[in-house]
Amino acid sequence: MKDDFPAHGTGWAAFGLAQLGGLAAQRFAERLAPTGLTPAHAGLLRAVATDEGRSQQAVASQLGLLPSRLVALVDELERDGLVERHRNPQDRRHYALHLTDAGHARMREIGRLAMEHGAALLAPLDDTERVTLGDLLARLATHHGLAPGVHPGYRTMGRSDGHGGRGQDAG
Amino acid sequence: MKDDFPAHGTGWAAFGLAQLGGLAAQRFAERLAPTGLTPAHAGLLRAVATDEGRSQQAVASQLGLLPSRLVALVDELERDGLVERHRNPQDRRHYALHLTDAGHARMREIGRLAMEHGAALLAPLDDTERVTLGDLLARLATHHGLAPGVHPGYRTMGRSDGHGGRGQDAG
DNA sequence: TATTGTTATACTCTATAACTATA
DNA sequence: TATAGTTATAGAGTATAACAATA
Repeated sequence: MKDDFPAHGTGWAAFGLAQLGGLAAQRFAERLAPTGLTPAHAGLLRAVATDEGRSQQAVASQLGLLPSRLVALVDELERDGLVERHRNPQDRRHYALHLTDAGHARMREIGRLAMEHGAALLAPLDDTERVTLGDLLARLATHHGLAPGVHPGYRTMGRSDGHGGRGQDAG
Repeated sequence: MKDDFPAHGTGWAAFGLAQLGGLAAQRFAERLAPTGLTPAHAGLLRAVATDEGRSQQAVASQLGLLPSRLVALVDELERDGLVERHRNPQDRRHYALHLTDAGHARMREIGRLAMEHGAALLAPLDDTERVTLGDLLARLATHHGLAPGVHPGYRTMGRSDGHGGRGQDAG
């Protein structure tokens, strides 16, 4: 038990955040699995629903993912009948992304799953504590410039550092 | 702005957790990058340091990663001169894992990086709020059975669900 | 020539399983 | 036969870049 890397102190909360965040992401993915969607699909679906009619590039830019990756995700959502591409007659290079009725229904379903997920994850906290946690997290998110509804896991465009892969995730 | 997927309510804190956790993991990986280590290396190094002399299987089991993956990680740490494999004379199938002096020094360096990381991540919170956040996170971690120092991202053995990949991570 | 979207390709990471050696 | 460790291989996931269509 050499204490080269103390588990307590300033560093702990940051690691706890990564730990719980990893758990939250994992559990949410599991809840989503039966729908045949990944968290990336859900995030994209939500981004489209939030502001329908945008181009693929606009959505890719918002979510911070590569155009080539977005194409694959949209292909899959379109194949499932949740999203449609409409050519823009003004500029035929653009596709306007829209949700189908089934897409909206799926969004409501995902909303339900997210609520159940949140309830299970935060089970040990009472209402006051949940508000406190939510407030602290919101302040951190704002400080670090995290856009609402955009998970850093979508990071794929404009790498700032110099390496492609990302190893595992812990921290 | 259809409100199919409301950003507020019970689900928000869970998503915020995933969001901040993703950011924390990402930022920590960036801080670690100059050392040539990934978060997985750091986690393994810490696991070895915490209880030296254990077998690879024991460590793999603790961290929840596949033996084949652990071999590669140990290979790399050994190549960097941070870890050594010592054959167990009692049962020559086992290797006992130990940190070298350089390994201990590297652990102290990682500890410093983790502290800087935590300070930067939690910058907008005062001391009281950091304690509050740390306490709430610790209670969640305990409730969900997260082992100290073990990131869920190491999950690779004994998948409970039926699918190999894991999509992106959001939640 | 610049931009949107797409396809092709390569690369990394992860998972499965076969293999060696010890017991 | 069972176990620790290793190697080999295949499969996802992701990134880079070349490409076609439109402007």
